[in-house]
Amino acid sequence: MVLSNNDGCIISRSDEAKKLGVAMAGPYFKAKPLIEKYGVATFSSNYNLYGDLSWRVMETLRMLLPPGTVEVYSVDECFIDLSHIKPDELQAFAVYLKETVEEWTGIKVSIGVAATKVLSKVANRLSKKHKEATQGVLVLDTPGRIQQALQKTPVEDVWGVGYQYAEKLRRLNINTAYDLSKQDIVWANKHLGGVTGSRLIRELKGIESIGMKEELVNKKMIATTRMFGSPVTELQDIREAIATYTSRAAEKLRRQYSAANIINVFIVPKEESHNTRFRHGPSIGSYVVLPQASSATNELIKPAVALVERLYESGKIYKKAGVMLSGIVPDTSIQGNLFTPPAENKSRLLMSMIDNVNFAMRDDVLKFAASGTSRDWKMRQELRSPRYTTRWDELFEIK
DNA sequence: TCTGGGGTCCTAGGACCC
DNA sequence: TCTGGGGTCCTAGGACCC
Repeated sequence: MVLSNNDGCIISRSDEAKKLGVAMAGPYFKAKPLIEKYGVATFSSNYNLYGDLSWRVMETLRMLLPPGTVEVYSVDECFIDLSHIKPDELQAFAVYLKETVEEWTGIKVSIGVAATKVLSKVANRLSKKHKEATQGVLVLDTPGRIQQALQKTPVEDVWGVGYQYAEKLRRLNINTAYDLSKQDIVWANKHLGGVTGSRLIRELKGIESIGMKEELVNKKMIATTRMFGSPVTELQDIREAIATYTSRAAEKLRRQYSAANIINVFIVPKEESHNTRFRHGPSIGSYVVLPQASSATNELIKPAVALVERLYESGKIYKKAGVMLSGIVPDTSIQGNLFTPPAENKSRLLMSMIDNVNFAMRDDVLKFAASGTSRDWKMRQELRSPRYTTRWDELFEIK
């Protein structure tokens, strides 16, 4: 089982853990008795390791497919455009992809093939659920197979149907993906949030409405937010946390050669009364519009820290804070530097040096003093597995 | 007594995803 | 005692324009 940041929630379970009844996205501490009783192996999340293995899998697929046909959707999922494969060869080709990925990376994948993204997600879910019967590959290529698959899919398991819509659909006696696919577009426009809902219905009917996305589209918003490892009361600690998160967000910004116009800072006080159902307390936030778009950490830290000083109230206990950058534009300072005197390029040069050193040496070797050194507020990560594939000193050992 | 119509742009917030 | 983080897209409604 894998835990979320701060060892808070359960975010991934093996089949065995599922069978024991460990709840998805449930709090770790509640499942602890069960976990200890059955000796379930539990790990803090390890983004270095997952990121590297994810890259290996995606790179394998990119090597096996024409350029531009692999859309990475998340760390463990991608969409592949298979329009270059003849319909009667889809099954064999999907099996070939699956076997090659497994052979080259050791990672098992499941594959669903269909006419639209939503239907391929339906297929993928069933291929994973019935591994023995499908061998991890399911192609929905006839009306009969599609109908059967839709009938076996509860409506809340359809991609794009979340908690709210599921409740509503159940009330309307729409219980399976098949029931939903029978609704018309006008109905979807009215009951399922307009454009999004009608797209979903069309996709279920096999009409492509959610296209493949270009890879490497720049982010429109960049956020770094964290729970504190333990509650924080001191302004100094919160300032350091905000400076650290700003540095991280600015790094992400520079990685896509962008600059931000707007910086948003928020802090979340601990909830007074803990009622039956968990929820965050309201977050206290504010933003500033910068006089000029920037990607320089020092230029972003200053307004961010000023903001949090305004938001902070002494005597309150805080459990989370975050920084969000938006109003994102291409970083013109990169182009402009040809014509500006070296002095004005100083912070840009400084930033790329810091990025290079931190990339080579890891773990924030170079950072701004505002980020502090003690980091009492740092998140918990007590059960992290070694970063086998990205750190020499954590290499897998065989005795 | 009677007070239009048709736009644009922006923001907040809701819904969803993994 | 202890409940994640980082995104996207869309809509409603307010402010403003002529």
